Amino acid sequence: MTEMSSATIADVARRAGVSSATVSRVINRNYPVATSTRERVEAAIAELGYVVNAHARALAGATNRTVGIIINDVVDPFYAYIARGVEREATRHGRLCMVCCTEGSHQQELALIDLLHEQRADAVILVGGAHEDRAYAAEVGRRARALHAAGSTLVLCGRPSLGDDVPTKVVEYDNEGGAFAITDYLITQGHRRILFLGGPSSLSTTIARLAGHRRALEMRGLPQAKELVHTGSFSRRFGYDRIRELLAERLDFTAVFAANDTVAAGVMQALELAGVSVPGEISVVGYDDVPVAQELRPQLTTVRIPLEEMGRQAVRLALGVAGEGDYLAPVQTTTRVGTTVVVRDSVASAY
Amino acid sequence: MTEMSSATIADVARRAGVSSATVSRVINRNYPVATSTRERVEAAIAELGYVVNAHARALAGATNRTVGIIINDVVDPFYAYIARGVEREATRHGRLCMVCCTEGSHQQELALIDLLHEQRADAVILVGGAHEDRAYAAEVGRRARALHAAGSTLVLCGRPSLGDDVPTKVVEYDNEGGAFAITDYLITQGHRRILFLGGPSSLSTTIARLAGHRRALEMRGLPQAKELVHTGSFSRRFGYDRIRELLAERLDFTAVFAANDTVAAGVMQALELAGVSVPGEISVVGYDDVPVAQELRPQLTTVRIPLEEMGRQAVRLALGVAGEGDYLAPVQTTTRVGTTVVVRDSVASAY
DNA sequence: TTCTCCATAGAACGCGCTTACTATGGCCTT
DNA sequence: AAGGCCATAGTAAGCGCGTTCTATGGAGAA
Repeated sequence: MTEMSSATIADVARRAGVSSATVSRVINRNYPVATSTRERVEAAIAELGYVVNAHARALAGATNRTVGIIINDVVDPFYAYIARGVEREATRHGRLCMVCCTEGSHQQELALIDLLHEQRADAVILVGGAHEDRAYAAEVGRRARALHAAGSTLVLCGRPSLGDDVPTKVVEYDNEGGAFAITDYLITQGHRRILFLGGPSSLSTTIARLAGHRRALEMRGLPQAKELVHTGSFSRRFGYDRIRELLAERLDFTAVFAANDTVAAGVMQALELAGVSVPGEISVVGYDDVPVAQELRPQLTTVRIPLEEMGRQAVRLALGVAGEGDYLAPVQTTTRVGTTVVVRDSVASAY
Repeated sequence: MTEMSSATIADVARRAGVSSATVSRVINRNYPVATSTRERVEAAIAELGYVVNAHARALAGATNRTVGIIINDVVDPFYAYIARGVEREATRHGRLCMVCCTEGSHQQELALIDLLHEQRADAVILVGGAHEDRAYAAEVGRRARALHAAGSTLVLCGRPSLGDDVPTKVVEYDNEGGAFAITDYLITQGHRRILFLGGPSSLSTTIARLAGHRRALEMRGLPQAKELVHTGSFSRRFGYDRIRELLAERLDFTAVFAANDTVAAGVMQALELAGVSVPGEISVVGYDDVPVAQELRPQLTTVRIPLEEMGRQAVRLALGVAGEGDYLAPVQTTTRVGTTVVVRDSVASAY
């Protein structure tokens, strides 16, 4: 009774008394079909509950209309906002979006690139900073080439290029500049001993933020104290624990530059628990401007990254199309979005 | 020079000096192949950078190994956690996950179900409450049948069943029970005038939460004051604005039951601004237990929903497989997960 | 030695759709 | 009135892979 296999284009054709080619034309509207015929076909489609088979369609040549995005974790707002940008822009261009998570595993990441390649995605977007690792970079490069050879594109979103000989497109944001700016802001508020806290030390993101931080210090002629730099992870837990330790050690500092907002949240919680007032005694700044920055009390001064826009740019770049307000779409392989300091309530003058 | 079309199985076969059938067997390991032959084939695959074509594979019969999930917004933690569960469980079963967002549009939602059907997803998971709307429900039902006829499954996650004659599977959570429990908790703390705030009035989620709230009131013999129920939306803005209005009107209440944590965040902000102490003067509770609940000060007492687990259940149900610790996997069509009250610091005794 | 039986490998078909290329009327030109 | 042209519709060749059925050679059995 129940037909487990759905109707095919041939079934529709038979029912409408036409050839399968005609049905295809009715569906794709890419060839003239008499109105009466069209109506007959449409009726047959409705009666049979026919739904095109995207695989057969993709096989037969029409592009697959799919983009893939690979992130660490959907729940992390940093990635979620980028994913939203990708999803929206993909939809805007009639593409479906496949979201995959690596949970931070390189192995998984490489496997996912392959999987997306198998699916013949129009583009695969790799999001987030990369760890320094020659072998790993080589693997990514190999896949970028494979994708390229197949007519697809690997887009690096928020991580540095793999070199000019690797066919990728890149969406960058000004990591170093943002860190420079917010550090400078802290310095102009009179802070001299600024603690840099968090971020895996081998991650490109951390490296860039730390570089910007150091450049600001240097420019203002401030010393780069080793004991004031504590890389680690991007977790709240890290911020919380490390601050507690440092407080116990009675380390001298008047401000904390947390490597991201999540770490800053941990920092603020530890400070609150220790009875240290923010920004009265200690000033705190973060990076990313994810929602938690506005939930914290005091609200967090941080660096804003146009995350959603980065996601959108990534698919535009990959698809080679123009944005909504863009005048023209030069075929570019890299774009860079700016970062801005958002001043809120977590910094006070040190004077 | 550059080959824009990737290598096919035939290319590999030619290069390895075997037939395409043999290559297929090497790849799928489902048929004996002599070691020497296998090595030759594997070498050819590596040299050519060959990647299977998932479409051809799907067309040729092997299942597509893909599940789709339709949510409102990736950035909203409520959905993000469910999506994470779906993504993880799908990966665990070798499936790729396609995430689509509706931005709250019914139209878009229906279109996405169709799109996922076209992709021949093993399952389509529809997440979040549904608005009462006969025509819309009928449309969803039609698609559920189409999917079913094609051997796929529509899973309703966090919304009521469409009736026994519609072939869907359902993952519920105890919306009514959680609302009942937290209202009762408020009552046992001495609160008599509890404001119910937020949630679209025609949404199944709101309806269930309000029902649980009312049942608790009734059970304790408390009056159901009309002026204490203000449905609206699930936004922070709504919570903020409405509380400000109500405060201005000098409405009498000692506790607020926000329809979700986001609304509660708005409520707390408005209260803070008005100089009303929480929980000293007014107690506040929310629903969902998303991360913001722990960022608020005081930390929010709320109802916890095992969101990620719901996502996992949804794919298990759809795929008809057992969970990690499950003894057996009876072929069921509906599961229900419980909700629990999480007591934190936003409620004080009214005495 | 001859026949049988595995272990392998190949040939070929079909999955459902797109798309040249081909075929067929009817209507317009001259 | 005859030749053409245009609007439609049909035919059929793949797209890349899995799979069934068939073929082949060598080892073991008798």
